[in-house]
Amino acid sequence: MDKRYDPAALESAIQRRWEETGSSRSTENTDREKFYCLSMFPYPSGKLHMGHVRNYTIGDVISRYQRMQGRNVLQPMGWDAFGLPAENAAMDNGIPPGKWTRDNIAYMKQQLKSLGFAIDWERELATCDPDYYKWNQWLFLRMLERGIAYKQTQVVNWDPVDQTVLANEQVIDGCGWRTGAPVEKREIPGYYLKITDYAEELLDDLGRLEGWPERVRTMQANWIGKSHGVRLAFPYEVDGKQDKLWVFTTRADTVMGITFCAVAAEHPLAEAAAAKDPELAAFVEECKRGSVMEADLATIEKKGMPTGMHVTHPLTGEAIPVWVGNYVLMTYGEGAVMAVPAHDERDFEFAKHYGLPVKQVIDIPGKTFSTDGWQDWYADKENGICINSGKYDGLDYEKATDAIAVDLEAKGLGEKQVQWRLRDWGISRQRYWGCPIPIIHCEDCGDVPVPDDQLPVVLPEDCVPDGSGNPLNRRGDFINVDCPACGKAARRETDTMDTFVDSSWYFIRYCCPDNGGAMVDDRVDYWMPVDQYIGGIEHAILHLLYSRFWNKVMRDLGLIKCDEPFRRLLTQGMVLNEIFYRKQDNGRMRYYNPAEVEVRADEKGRRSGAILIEDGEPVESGGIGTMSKSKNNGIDPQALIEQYGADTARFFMMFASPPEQTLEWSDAGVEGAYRFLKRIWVFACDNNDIIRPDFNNDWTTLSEDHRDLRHHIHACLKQGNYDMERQQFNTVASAAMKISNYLHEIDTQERESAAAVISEGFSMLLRMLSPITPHVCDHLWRELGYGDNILTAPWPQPDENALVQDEVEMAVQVNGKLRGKVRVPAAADREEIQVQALANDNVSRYIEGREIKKVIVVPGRLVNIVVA
RNA sequence: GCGAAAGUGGCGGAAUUGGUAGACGCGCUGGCUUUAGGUGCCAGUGGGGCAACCCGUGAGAGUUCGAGUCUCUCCUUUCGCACCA
Repeated sequence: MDKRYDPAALESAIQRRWEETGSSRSTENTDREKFYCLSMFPYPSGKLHMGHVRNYTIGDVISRYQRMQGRNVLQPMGWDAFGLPAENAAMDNGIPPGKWTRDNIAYMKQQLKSLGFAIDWERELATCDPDYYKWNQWLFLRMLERGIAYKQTQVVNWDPVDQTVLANEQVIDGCGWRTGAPVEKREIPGYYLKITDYAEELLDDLGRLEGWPERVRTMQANWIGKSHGVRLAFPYEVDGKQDKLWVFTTRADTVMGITFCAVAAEHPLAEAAAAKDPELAAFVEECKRGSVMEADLATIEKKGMPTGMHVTHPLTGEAIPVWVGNYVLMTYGEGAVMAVPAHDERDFEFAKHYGLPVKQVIDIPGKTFSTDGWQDWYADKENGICINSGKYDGLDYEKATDAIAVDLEAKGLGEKQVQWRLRDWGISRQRYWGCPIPIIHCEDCGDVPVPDDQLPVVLPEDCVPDGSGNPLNRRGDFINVDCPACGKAARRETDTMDTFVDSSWYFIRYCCPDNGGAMVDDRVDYWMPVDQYIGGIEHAILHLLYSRFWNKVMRDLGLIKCDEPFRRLLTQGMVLNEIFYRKQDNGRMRYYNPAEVEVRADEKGRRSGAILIEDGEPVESGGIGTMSKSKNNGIDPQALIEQYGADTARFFMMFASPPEQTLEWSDAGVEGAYRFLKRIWVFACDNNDIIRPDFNNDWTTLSEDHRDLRHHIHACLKQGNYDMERQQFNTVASAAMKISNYLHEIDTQERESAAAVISEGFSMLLRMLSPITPHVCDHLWRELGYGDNILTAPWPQPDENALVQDEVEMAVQVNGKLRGKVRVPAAADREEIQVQALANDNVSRYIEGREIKKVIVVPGRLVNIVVA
């Protein structure tokens, strides 16, 4: 064996063999327990970044571990290949998006292969392939048939930079999720999916997703936003016509305290009033403009104006003034609210500001109500009791709500209602590089679905966008078609689908990517649901909610059986790196890549400064941040792989921090990982002569030292297995390093006599490490003669006999402070342990002359002697 | 503002769920090998003290024989959500 560890040569040779033997291929086998391990597929942006490497390493470690546990593992990969960056790249350099995308896929695929991931490439798919998006279109038509998809013209969020509509979920703080540009309101027709029909189930099933992080479930629950309340109406008369103002409230128990109502600027009542009042019209305009742009809405002052109109209180018959309020949202509830200043903080502020009356109708005995200032108990519905409320006096929140709902219903002016925050999902995008929506617009027949036998509607790939709208609008050969219903000349829809449609079911298609005749087949029932999904927390709402919805639709169409697509979810942390900069003369920051910077430390290892290698002058530290272009602190994975190899990259990623936490980049840490693998390699070479693959041994004849050694190795293995199960891979790596350290401690003269212990220990080490660093482990496993294939070798288990010790060391505390240690037989009883502990020299110094009040013995751990 | 999570050596992070704090690694210090640098190997490394000892998990209280871990208050950071009626 060559003592030089040469990862470049080693890894490419091993990868070639894996490929030749088809070691990562997965076939359905109902006799074996399946395990579907999925990592979120990448957008083919050009090259892999560190976040990808981390994501896919985590997935690969889990896949390989599960396989060694005997499960039939599926680990596929594909490409989220539609989307705007391709159009932008096309505009920059005149290459059609399709070519740009496929070139990127080819390069990134080769990068993934060089990292040694056990991916079944036979199942690879790209969402821009007609074979794939045909089924987007097909399912869309099925949804249309069932009314799950529908067309609607409504005010939508318009991203002025990307020139397209955005779904509600894609608007963050009033700005586009991708561009960050302030979103405008436009009225545009588009197709919507009725995700709201599934709101209840999407919310309820969160409770069953025990393998999901709590915070992701909370985020989804908040997004869906269910509230129980009462919908009630305020009758009014305008120009001799009877009408009703509807509002929604979660505090029906306070309706007797209503002193005014407020409506959104977009509310019909506001617009009607504005038509007669120029001042009000100006205010309404101001609200409309403001409502979209402002990110800090909550901090803005609550403003309002009276409409001059009055409505009738549904229970008391009082006249209630109606105001326009800038804090009322047209998009939630009814776009109008009843205001109870005494028991809602926002209404309270508003009423104080405009001098509107405040009427207390809820009381908590012992508390004093005052209109001078807001107190939190005013809004306490748990402990409040109705007062000043006529027949409802004395009732609590629940009883009052019930009684009031009954009375409202009797008058036809209200009922209990459940209100959702979730809105339907608008999927039309005025973009070229996406899946065409399969609709044909005919003057006579209206919007006609493309017949199934004409699917897929293929996107022409030779367009080059130039920034002036969707180029499909200028493609006569695409647009001009005959109406499928009447045969007359008609016009094809040019909007494409939101790319979140593509990613909502790709994991289902991985199960049967080659089926040209159907969206799904039996194989889907075998593999689904995904057992472990791994990806970034940034998809906590968008992608994960859409996928859950899509899954349920497919289930209701009888296409799949499972209720939920992802059993367990692991959200990996981001990859961070140091930021270095200098302030330039013009006041702008110039950022330097950490590779160009040398960090200085004092003789105790503390950071003392950093200099730019090029000129030796100091640079400022900007702390730690996610790797980004703007901060110039990214590290290219390609350079890392080329210099150290995939195993080192993988080991560092797993060792530096637990998968869910952020990971700080460290060149020294990478060096350390490389050093460790080299040590393993050299150890194998040095012990090649004494390692016996058939190490089965009579362990009872070992010397005491070797029995101790074996005990330690097996204890490390036990810890490693525990951590592997709970997916804390950094300590799995630690456990492997500890085993290595124990093996290295053996004297040269002892090697022969410890051969069996070494052989066993090293075989455990290799197997435990193999999910993380598969290349080096695969090679050494074979080279040392342990077996043909470590990939399918059984996961190592500690020997129970090795875990027990004849003697154990126990800590002895006096009044909770560590004062000594004693070695006692493992089988010793409490009394025996106590006697030994009290006899300890150091311990006796602390208890001498003092009364022993109590002795606590925790077997195998410690003794605590409590003295007066 | 609301909600969640987290604060442990010079650094990344352990601590099997109330039982010996600082595993493992990085860095640093000293030494050996090397023509030299790197690599490799050996020893040391929470702080204070010559020492026995004392102090130490953001701060302060509490429960307990015993608290990094549980409870309360406060501080800081990060991440969500944000006029939701």
